Amino acid sequence: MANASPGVEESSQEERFRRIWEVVEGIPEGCVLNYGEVARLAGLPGRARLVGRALARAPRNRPLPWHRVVNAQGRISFAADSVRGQRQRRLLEAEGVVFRDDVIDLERFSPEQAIDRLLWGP
DNA sequence: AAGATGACTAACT
DNA sequence: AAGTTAGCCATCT
Repeated sequence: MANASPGVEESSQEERFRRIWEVVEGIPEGCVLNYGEVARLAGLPGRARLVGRALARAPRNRPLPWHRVVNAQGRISFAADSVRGQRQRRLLEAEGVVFRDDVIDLERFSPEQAIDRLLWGP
């Protein structure tokens, strides 16, 4: 058969992108995740850059909450004065995400915390 | 075709 | 606190 390395499941790039998109789709409204975390949840630890790439290449017809992905410092990875940066911030603030000096409290706005709120109340 | 680039990050100065 | 380095690796020049 064609597989040169039996037993080793080598995921295609399309597969990796698809897994990344699925994770991003699962980020609840009002929450954020950083690139590295999305990568880990997609089974791709250490490949944060791939997440940015996957988002940039997401199909037009697949609406993704791309704005809910920020960097590990809790900052938007676009320049604050750029069109994209401002759009991302506006989208996040519209769902209740709070910035303090351009920084989001990743702990506070994590999906994990959202679950806790559902279980235990605010 | 080799080198630069980047929606990244953790670990170092 | 802020800048550098090494790892990441598909894409773009």
